[in-house]
Amino acid sequence: MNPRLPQDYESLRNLVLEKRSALPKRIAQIAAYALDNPDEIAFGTAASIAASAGVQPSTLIRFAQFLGFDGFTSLQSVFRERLRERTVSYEDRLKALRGGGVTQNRTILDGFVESATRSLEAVSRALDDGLLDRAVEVLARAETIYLVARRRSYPITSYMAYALGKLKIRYTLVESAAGLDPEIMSFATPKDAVVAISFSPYASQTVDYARLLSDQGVPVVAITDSAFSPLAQSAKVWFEVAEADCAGFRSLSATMALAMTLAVATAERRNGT
Amino acid sequence: MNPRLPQDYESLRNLVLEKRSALPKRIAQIAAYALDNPDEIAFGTAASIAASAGVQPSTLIRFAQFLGFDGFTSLQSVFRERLRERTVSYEDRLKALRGGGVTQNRTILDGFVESATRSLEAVSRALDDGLLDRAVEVLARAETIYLVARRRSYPITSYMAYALGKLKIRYTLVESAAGLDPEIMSFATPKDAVVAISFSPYASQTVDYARLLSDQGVPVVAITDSAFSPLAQSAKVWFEVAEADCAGFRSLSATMALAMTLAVATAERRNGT
DNA sequence: TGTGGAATGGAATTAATATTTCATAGCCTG
DNA sequence: CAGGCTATGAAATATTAATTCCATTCCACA
Repeated sequence: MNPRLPQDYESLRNLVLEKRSALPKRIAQIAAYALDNPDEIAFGTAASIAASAGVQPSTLIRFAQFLGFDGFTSLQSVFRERLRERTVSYEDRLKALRGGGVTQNRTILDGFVESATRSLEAVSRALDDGLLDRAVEVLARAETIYLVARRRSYPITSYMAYALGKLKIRYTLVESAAGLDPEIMSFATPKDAVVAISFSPYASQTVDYARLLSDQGVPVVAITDSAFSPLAQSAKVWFEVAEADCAGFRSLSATMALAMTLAVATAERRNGT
Repeated sequence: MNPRLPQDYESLRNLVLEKRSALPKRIAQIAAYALDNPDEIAFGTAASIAASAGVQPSTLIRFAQFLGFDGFTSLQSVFRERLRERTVSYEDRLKALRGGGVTQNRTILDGFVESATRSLEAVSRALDDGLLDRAVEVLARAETIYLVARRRSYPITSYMAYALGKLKIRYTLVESAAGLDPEIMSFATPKDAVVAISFSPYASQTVDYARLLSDQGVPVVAITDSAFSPLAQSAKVWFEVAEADCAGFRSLSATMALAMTLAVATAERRNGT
């Protein structure tokens, strides 16, 4: 038997990465698929894996042989071993975690993961369906959607902008650095709509812009963190999202999920699905 | 299909325990074996399992049919699912949340919440502590941190920029619309560091910039989604983050958590806490 | 102790899955 | 641009594994 033949997933992975540049196109395709979806390899059949990776079954066998295995079956067994062992190591990890054997950086990561998870749970539990429907209604009617947010909330609108573009929904991101925002907003009419996002301490610009647009008769959908938020006052529909925080930085996960929901739901609403 | 047919390992286990006393001798034997060695059932073949449990293959089939499955194969798939889903908890949570009678928009929201939760769980499980430590080490040493990302990944760097500013860590967001990026990057030296983020399909600019900076000797910390990502090649340290997607839009939650961890951990590292 | 019915073992059958083969397409090199 | 080589796709084949079937055994009850 070939002594270089990898017996465990880690060394197999390294072997693949090492040979990466020397792989033919289709083999590289299945290699990437394998490392990205190891569970699929462990359980699937040659045919099913090949289909979902978009190659022929024979390519899978060639991939295995390329690495020195004598066929798909023996390659697959490495992926299966990995799952068996993971059961153990995962439990070990948890044990270690309880024992306090974790690094400081890991603790920070876990903190962010936990606050994000908590926020997501909260938004899913607390969000009112009727509110969501009304907001989508407003956005679906709009000719152009104006996106207003600063500072912490800005990443949300920038991802919304990306999504709206993909969904072919016309939008304007109010973010000009050159002080031209007032002009841009002056184009907005009651036939458009605004998504304004701001959390305490409220960026004054966002609040001002939302009020300005609202006074122009443009309907505002706001996402904020409290009923007392100044944003709530100028909004036609507003959502209260409570984000947990970690190390002084609030998670954006829940707001992000809500924002993306608004984008996708608006698109679906328009397409009449 | 039989409605009592157990879909997951837990209910299958309960079903077996419940029927325990009514089982014929050989069936009982294989039942006990199955609950004691679930991994064997998941991976073995009917023949191999039968042999190590000391029964005939046909007994295995009878056991499966006794429980209402139509054959060994469908029984086995329950045992396989169990291994895939070390991430059971989030599904339970969501199942509990869905009380039925949900609107379409609510379904979209739940989809985003679910994919975000799944991504977070995956990153927490899969991320290697050593890798994290090394990345933080690199960033902590840097005089200026350059942030490079486009399109989908851009919101991540924009939140990182916000956080780094708050933490008083010097950074430069490479995002100039005026085509001045090359000049900005030419200021970077090996004493600085880069955080580059890109997911498939990789924005070519991000990849090019990362390579350019790496060639200048600036250490690159990359966040990407596959070992085959072109970003991985120019990176000194790189993270693989698998984000689940919903309606064609990938969650950013896991990447966001990791990015914030890098920011905060770097600050703590510098402050010597 | 004989008889009927369920349980079991083992081999035959059928289904599935992996592997091989071969024809063709793409690509580099002279 | 030709010739040879490698890579790829598709289908045929071989292998392996699941399922079925039938003969036999075991056990309860008369």
